[in-house]
Amino acid sequence: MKADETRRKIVIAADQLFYEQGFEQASFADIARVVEISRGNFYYHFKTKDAVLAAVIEHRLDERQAMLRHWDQQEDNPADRIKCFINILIANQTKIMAFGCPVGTLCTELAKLDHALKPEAAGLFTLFAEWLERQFVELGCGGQAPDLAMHLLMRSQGVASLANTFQDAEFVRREVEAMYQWLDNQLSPMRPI
Amino acid sequence: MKADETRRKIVIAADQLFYEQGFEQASFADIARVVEISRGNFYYHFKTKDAVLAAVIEHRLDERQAMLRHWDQQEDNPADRIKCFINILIANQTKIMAFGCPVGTLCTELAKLDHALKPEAAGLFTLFAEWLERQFVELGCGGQAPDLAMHLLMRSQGVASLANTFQDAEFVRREVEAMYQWLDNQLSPMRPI
DNA sequence: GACCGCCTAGGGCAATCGTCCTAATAAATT
DNA sequence: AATTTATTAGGACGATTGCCCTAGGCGGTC
Repeated sequence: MKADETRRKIVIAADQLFYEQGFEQASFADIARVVEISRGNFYYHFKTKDAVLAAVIEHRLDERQAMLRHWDQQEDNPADRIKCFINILIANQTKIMAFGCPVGTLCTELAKLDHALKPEAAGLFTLFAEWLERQFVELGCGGQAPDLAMHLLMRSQGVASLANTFQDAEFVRREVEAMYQWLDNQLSPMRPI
Repeated sequence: MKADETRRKIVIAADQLFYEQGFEQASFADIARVVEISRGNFYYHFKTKDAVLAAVIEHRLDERQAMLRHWDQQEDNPADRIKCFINILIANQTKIMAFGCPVGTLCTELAKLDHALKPEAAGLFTLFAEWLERQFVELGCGGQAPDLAMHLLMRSQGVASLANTFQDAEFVRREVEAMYQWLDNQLSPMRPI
């Protein structure tokens, strides 16, 4: 099947363009140009732009799921796995400073568009939240695990947002360090009264 | 001058529409419809859409500056002033859950558009960052003040982003509480070793 | 070699975008 | 009352948008 291959190329190109330009800003013509197919051919593979978005979200879900599975296998300590998550901010620093967090910016845009696929995009966050929650449970944080997971997600979002605005690599480094510190504090809970 | 009044109405309408729909998504026609003027008349007041954006950013700067001055007068304790800032998340909760942070979402969008006015929009953040820094200096945090200011800004951005995605009021309440706690810890620095 | 079905190209649709122009009206000045 | 200036309305521009249609090429199977 040649169609599968072309479809895959479209999804990958759309994924990148949606990230770099935003969903609304990236046009059929843009994607078709990158994939080097005609706009007419495009319609054969995807009836509507929303269908492309749905495929992109699904593709992102697959990618993230694979990444989390990889971390699960590679690191046998839940704290180290959480550090993998925090380290995304360093690993993807360049892209984040240029375009923000792929998940956060998409959710924000879809919220403003009042788009039907906003819940699907939010599922990307849920994926991370639930995975983080599992790690905190394994760490013995029990009932606090969901809150801790959301807190960490929140911090990564905040750092990505300001990194994008100010292009300040030193700020990112500092906040990542603070997140490691915070994680250690959760691990051995001798907190200030 | 009637023109000033019309211009003001345009800026206010554009401010709201840029916030709720995004800059690119909100069109001249949308704004003109809200203000109840013709598109032709619109052009008399603003030559380009970028000129409208510049005026909106300036208007937002004025508003925020007035708000900060008000806090400076009303609260004589820098810690209480910082709490005013944190409390924005509660005061504007409904709008934030619907459309995100007005400043953060604008900066994110302009970054993706590679827009010439991105630095001006970032100035809105800088305004808050420098004001927060001054408060932390007054609190006696000295050289740490800039980092603490950015940290707080980062957290408010993260909370706004996730609040917008998940519409979870309880999460917002919890994180605001955690920010108050964090502020107290900075005040009396008996931190865990 | 004729056939059939998957895939592609290219043009055209109506709608909307930001922008621009001109003519008419309202306001101000003389 | 006459003239100038400030403000408005409305139409038209070229470009671009997502979407749709049709004709043709390419791959296999009888």
